[in-house]
Formats: sequence, structure tokens, C-alpha cells
Amino acid sequence: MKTLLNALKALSDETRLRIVNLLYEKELCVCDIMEALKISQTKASRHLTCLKNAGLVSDRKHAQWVYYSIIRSGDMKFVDSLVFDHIRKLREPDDDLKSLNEWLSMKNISCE
Amino acid sequence: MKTLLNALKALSDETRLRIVNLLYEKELCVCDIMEALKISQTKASRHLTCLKNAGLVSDRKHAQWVYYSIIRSGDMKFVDSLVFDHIRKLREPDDDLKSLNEWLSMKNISCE
DNA sequence: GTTGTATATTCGCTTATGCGAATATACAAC
DNA sequence: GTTGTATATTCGCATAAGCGAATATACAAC
Repeated sequence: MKTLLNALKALSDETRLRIVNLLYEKELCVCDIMEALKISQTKASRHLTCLKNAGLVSDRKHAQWVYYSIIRSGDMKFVDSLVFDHIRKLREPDDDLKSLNEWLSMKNISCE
Repeated sequence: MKTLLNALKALSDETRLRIVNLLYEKELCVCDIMEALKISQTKASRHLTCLKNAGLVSDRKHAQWVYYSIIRSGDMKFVDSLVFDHIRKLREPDDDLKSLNEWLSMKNISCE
């Protein structure tokens, strides 16, 4: 019960829903999320920690970057429905995905 | 986005999750919920109002009773998953259903 | 060692949420 | 009208959650 409630609480915040939406695309580091959502580093970090505590995402360190990804265990089946049946049908999260892709391609070009 | 967030917020509270679980069984009036969950009238009423504002339940007046029921529109598809894939697999909500049925049968006997 | 970049945490502050106690409203029965 | 029952709302209060600014940590490059 508590686990489920923590997940629901974590998901009932706009920023965190938008982050989850991005992470359903692919693993991302904090700065990708900052850029795609145009939010501060503090805010990104804080909400990612919250999602992690709720057991919805996992993190992985590589050099100075921390990469976050969605945990898609069967324990949180409803989140799939939440993302694909609901979030992905809204305008704002869709715009976020566009921002993300723009950012990622820009990042790649400048790394060449 | 706002609609979805309001639904998620409404669902991220233990009492309200337990109420939703009961209402997935059948339409109930406030006193049924009070009795099944052993909560105060104030608490039952407050949380029902919250669920109603979130668009998750509807109410119907009949004499001095107010009956609440779940709104199962396609807009809130994930709630079905939430109830059947998650809530119904937990102990506490299952106990609530038992309490509810005990209460309802007692109520019927005393009305005969 | 120093510098720069990526990320996390702490500190006040403000706002939101949940609670019980008390009160109000609405309706039925008389 | 009064009484009793069902439900809703208001009032203070306590706790939780969100924020930005500042600070801390961790690692890479030099």
C-alpha cells in the first residue's frame, strides 16, 4: 500500500510527470532534463531524487554524469497506462519530447 | 494535463484509494463508506468531495442519502489498471471489501 | 595542487494538505 | 412547527511539499 501511495504521490506533480514522460523515451542525464524542460538544476535534481525514492527510476553514474532511467517492473504496471494512454496524448509533454530531441541533436553536433 | 494531475493527486492519499476501491464494487452512500472504513463522517465527506472535484466519482441524491459512484469514462483508463493490477492485490483494501460486505448484510437484515 | 563542470543538499520561506471539533444544511417523520 | 438522521462546510492547527539561492561534493582536465 505504502509503495503504491509513494509512487502515486511522486507522479502527482507536473514536473515529475514531464520527467517520467522523457525517461520513457530513453535514459537521460540531469542536464538533458534541465535543458529539455527548461528547469533549474536544483529543481531537476530534487524531482529526480523524489522519483528515485518512489522506486520509479534508477540512476547510474558515469564519470561526472548521472544517468536516470525508468524502472519498468511489473510492480508499476499502471504507469505504462498512465504514460501511453494519457500523458502521451497531451500537448505539453509532446512539446517536451520535441525540445528533448532538439537538445540532443544539438548536443551531438557540438561534440563532433 | 491539469485534469490528469488532479486525478493523480486525488488518488495519492490512502483514504481516497480505499474509497475508490470500495466504489469499484458498487455505488455507496457516505455512511456505508464510514462504516466499511471505520472513519469519521467529516473525513468520509471531505475525501468524497475531493474525488468528485477530481472528476473520479459522481454523486446522486436520494432522500437524505447521497450515493457516490465511480465514473469509468475512457478519460481515466489508468485507474482501472491501478485498481485491478495493484490495489486489489493488497491486503488492506481487500479487508475493506470484507468489512463493506459485512456491513451491508447487517444493514439489510436490520431493515427487514 | 587549481579550475571547470555535473550533480546533490541545505536553508529559509511560502503554499498546500490533512485532521478533528464544531457548526450548518437538508430532508423525513411526526 | 420539533426531532432525528445524513451529509457538507468552516475553523484552527499541524505537517508536508515546493521553491530559489547558496553551498557542498565529486569527478575530469590540466
